[in-house]
Amino acid sequence: MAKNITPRAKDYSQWYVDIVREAKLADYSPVKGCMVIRPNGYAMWESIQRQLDKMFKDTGHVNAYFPMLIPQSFMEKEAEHVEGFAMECAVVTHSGLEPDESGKKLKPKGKLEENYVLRPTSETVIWAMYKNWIQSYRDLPLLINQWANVYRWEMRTRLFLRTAEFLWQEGHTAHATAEEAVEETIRMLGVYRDFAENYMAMPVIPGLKSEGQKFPGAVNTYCIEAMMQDKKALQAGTSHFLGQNFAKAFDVQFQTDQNSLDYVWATSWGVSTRLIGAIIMTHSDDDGVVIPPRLAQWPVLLVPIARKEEERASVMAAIDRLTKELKDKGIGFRVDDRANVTPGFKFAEAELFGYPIRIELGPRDLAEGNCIATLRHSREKLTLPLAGTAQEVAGLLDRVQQELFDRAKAHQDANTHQVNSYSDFKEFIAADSGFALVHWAGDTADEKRVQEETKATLRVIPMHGEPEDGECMLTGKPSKQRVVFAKAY
RNA sequence: CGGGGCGUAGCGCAGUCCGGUAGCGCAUCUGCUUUGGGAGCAGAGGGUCGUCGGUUCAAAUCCGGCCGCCCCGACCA
Repeated sequence: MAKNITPRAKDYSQWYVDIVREAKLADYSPVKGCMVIRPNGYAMWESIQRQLDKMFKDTGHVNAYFPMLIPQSFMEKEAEHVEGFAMECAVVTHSGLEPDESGKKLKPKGKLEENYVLRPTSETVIWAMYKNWIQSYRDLPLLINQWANVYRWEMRTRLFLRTAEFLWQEGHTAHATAEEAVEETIRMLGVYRDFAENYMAMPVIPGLKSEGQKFPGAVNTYCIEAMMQDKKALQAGTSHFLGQNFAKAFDVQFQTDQNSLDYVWATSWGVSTRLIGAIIMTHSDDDGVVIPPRLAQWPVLLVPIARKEEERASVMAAIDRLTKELKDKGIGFRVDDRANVTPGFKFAEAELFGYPIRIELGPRDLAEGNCIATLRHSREKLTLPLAGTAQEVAGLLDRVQQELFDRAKAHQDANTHQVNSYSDFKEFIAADSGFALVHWAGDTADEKRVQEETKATLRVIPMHGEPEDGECMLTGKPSKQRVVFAKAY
């Protein structure tokens, strides 16, 4: 139905690219691998930021900003960290430009004393600063977040899901004890889960990453893992317990309340503009984007319909009454009163852009004292009395939010299955059947083998999984709990 | 880095095999009529055909080099 959008069933990744382009969420930039986030996409990021920032503040964090340029030597200080990020670093080597031999083009001028890398993540700069800021247990905990851009020079990019530059937030906290740091790590994972499920309407599986999948430099990494419509997994957020690794690398010690000296315990956690990709791939359909009401810039789109001038005046008067009611209830809306496009076009565009509820109001409705509300996610059309419409709409928005979650949860549940042998597993993954719950006791090399043989990876060791004795599907070693394997983005 | 595809008007494409005045749809602009699921009619503007070179009377088209982008895979938030 929608123009220029490849149906999901035909080619899921082409559909994704089409949706992003057609809904004007993002555009390719002159720089390979980078994207321009257009207003429709950026509005989603602003909604995400607004809500998460509140949740971070509510859990005691404050915002700060650290520079994008990191001395190359900083990257060398933590062994695993270097290894993990070295290949993805963009390196700044010169300052200034000057004309080249031809006089028509430019070349870099002064070679820098020391190279800088564009931050792939900020642990190193931040811990270099924390060294100065932390002396005593009285300086702890230190709970700082930053909203920033980061650069990771990837071989292959996908709009929102993986780009050379992306926007994110990174929390970096310092604690006096391991227990406290672990508690923080898990608390922030909980914040992410709350946000994913209650705002993005996206069910997630919280849990632990395997040794092979954890963040470079972490003791362990927690994550929330979601299932997209094509049954592939998407890591939607991570929270790391960094132990004393960075404190040792940057020599950050503090005096304890026992007057001894100890290294500081650390966490870091982040979510990125990838969440926009997650929303698209969780809820959207062949006609456009579907945005959960709680993250929609404008949950309601009003479309006045009028043929003649005299109709127009009375319709607009009714629209004005309605918008005032919506405003009083704090419901965001936009009125599409463009005269040069037809209602049909507006309807199609509203679906493309993902307004959760569209309200049309014309002379016919006015005569009957009604308006027509259409829910984006289900296409359900409702006739609402003009008296008390806003109240009704508020309830509908809650309902939509809930239905989106339920629908996504049903999809996740329907495509999550227990698999007990490696041969069944291979078959399951080859058939793209979703999340496989398997017993696992393998090591990193075993994981690598599974990945090579099936393309599936260990996504998450669920925190709330049922304890169950079993045997590892690959090694036969005893296992106490099932883990999730799946193909992933 | 491998595999595939593409580069022609703002966007999507045809034209290339078989060389001969650069086309179509959408969008844009003007006018009139329209408005309840992507409006109609009439008119108008807009292109160094990615780039460099070769063949030819003549190149979007044939030949060669180069550049860029997208999709798929390996790597990864």
